[in-house]
Amino acid sequence: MARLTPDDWIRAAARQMATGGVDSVRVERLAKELKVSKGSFYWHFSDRATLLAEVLKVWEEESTLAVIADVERQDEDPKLKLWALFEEAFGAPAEHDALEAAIRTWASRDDLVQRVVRRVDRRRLRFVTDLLSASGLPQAEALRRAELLYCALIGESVRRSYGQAKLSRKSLRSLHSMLLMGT
Amino acid sequence: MARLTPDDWIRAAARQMATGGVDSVRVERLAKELKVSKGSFYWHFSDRATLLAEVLKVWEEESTLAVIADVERQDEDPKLKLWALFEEAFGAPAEHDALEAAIRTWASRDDLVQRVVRRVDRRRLRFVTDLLSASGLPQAEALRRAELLYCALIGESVRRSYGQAKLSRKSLRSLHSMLLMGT
DNA sequence: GGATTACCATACGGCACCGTACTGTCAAGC
DNA sequence: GCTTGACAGTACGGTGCCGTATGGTAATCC
Repeated sequence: MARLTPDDWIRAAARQMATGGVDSVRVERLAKELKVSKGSFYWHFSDRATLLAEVLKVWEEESTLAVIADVERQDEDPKLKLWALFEEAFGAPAEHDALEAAIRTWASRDDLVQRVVRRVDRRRLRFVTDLLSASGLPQAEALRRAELLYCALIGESVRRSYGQAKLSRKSLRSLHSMLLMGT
Repeated sequence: MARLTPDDWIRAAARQMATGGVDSVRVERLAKELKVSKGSFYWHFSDRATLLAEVLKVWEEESTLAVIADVERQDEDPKLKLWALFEEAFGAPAEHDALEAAIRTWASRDDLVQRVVRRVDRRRLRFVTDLLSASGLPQAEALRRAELLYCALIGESVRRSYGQAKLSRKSLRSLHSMLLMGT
């Protein structure tokens, strides 16, 4: 019988959270899924809340950095970087999107989660703002457009979560040129 | 003791759904909230699922029509109508937004709900597309930009649901002119 | 005023879940 | 080989919820 690590529980919880929301992550269910009794769970974690906190922590650490690093490694031209961000962000795997969506609705009901999500938002927003201002937009306008882009990203991810088709490449190009209007 | 109507239950359920999500609307809880026993509930409804279905139905009927009617009653100029839509949609009361958010995440886990939400989306999208094409955009581009606007709307509403500040008026004006770029 | 109807209360069986207490099991280290 | 520690199993009490069954009450109709 393979032993489990805390990480196995965290990953399973994240998966469950992505498909069913926070409320659906139940320790007895996860135990059954991992073919183990919940006695094991309470060895690794003090309670359900700590498991959820761990999921959140891992998400905060991994969700943003990956994308930013990927984009940074791209071209020099900020406008092309912005395009790379589009492809990365608007083309994210459904599973990843679903987890984000679940965490956001979780955030609307839990102040601690809210703080984390806002921190993540700030970091990403800053990144996009810098990209836009490096493209030649004045700082204030760059921030405004970054906010709009970020809203669109969230909205798109929500739409996909209930089975809506991805935005077309043409739509993305439209958005790209609109955001860079005037540069 | 005032008797209750099915509508009282539906409204209470919608309120609960807005603040806690579908999973949090429990009949015993609602009963306690309405200061009534659940014997009453099962008089009016056959089960919990039908209550939820009623909430969805009411939402579908009321959510879209109100906004569209309001905007239609405005100016003649489609560009001004678009602006009116902005003020209406981006300035919606938090409670209304929260219900939509809850329904959207519900839709990601229930095919029937998904169908309803998509129907609503189509209707709204069509309205916005018509506004944009009446403003002088070619049909295809109008549709693309309408999609982008709609994503931004959803994203904004999600962000507000976890306490993010509204988009500034300047941001909205920025968006307005970007969407009408080239007309 | 007796019966009917509309609505609500009470009580119950059953399930899924939380968290705890206690009992195994198996490998590593001595 | 015995101990120990890391992990897993079993069993339990308690809670919150669903849906049902059955009984109560107040207004309404004849």
